[in-house]
Amino acid sequence: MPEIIEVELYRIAASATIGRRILAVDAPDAWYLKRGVSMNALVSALRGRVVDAARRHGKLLLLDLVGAASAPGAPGASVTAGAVDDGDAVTLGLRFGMTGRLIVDGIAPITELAYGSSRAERSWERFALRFDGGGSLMISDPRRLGGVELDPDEGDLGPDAYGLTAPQLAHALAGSHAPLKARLMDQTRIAGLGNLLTDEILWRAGLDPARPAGSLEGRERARLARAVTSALADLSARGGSHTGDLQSARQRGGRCPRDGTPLQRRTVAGRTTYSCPRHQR
DNA sequence: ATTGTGGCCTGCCCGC
DNA sequence: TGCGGGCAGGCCACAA
Repeated sequence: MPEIIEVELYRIAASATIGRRILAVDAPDAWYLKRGVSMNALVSALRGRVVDAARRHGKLLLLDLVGAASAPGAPGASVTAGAVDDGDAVTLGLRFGMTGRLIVDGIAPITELAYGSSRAERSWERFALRFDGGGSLMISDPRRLGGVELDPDEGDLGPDAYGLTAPQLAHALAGSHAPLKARLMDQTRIAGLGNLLTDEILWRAGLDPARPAGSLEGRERARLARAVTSALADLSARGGSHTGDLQSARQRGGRCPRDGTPLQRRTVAGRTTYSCPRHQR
């Protein structure tokens, strides 16, 4: 599924659209538009603008759009509050849920997606930008778990998992009685970690996912910080969050790749969790 | 405030 | 061979 690693690849792909002007917006699925944005409002807010930047915060992909939006088409169109848009920059937020794929100019940066399908069905196309001079940026999402929103509140997100510092990690865990895994996946505390990455990180760190987050000692926090860094670096280099050392054993009957112990399968933080009862304490 | 739970979405896989 | 139930997890609303 798209976790921070995949969304970073999406960001790189999306950066190819920088400088292009939006000619048309396809939003065939109203359910895919979040935070109460109507199709009409979204289209008129985006059309005519130019992509200025492609950013990422955690699993949220952000497109900064500048330039005047298209003038309200029909005479008498209701734009009572619309004057705010004119000339102001807007930011388009794209979320991919578990099965969302980004396709830029017809090319998907990620072809194989854990739990997703690699097929291309027209009916799965939930949102697209068509650019002046050709080319497009499109989201294909079979399960409709992703979504699009205008001017997302980035303040709701914790520090990005890439480049997370030890003090930031310590702050994210301090004083919490929630399971360690829940805290790591809480996007308001740390942005970007999903289920697979979190299992991999805790396995590398040798920490029980169910441990109260605030119970870690200094050495354990240091180990966890190193595991976050190493897991992100290794799995990014390998090309995805599904390439972890634990991944092949992450199934019923799987054994710990480190010590051969049968892995424990349980629900922690509401998610299916695999861990080694021997070396994760 | 913090933590936990259930539901949403739907393709796919397993067992009968 | 077809069918139905369970499963996957990011995110959100809501409960305790």
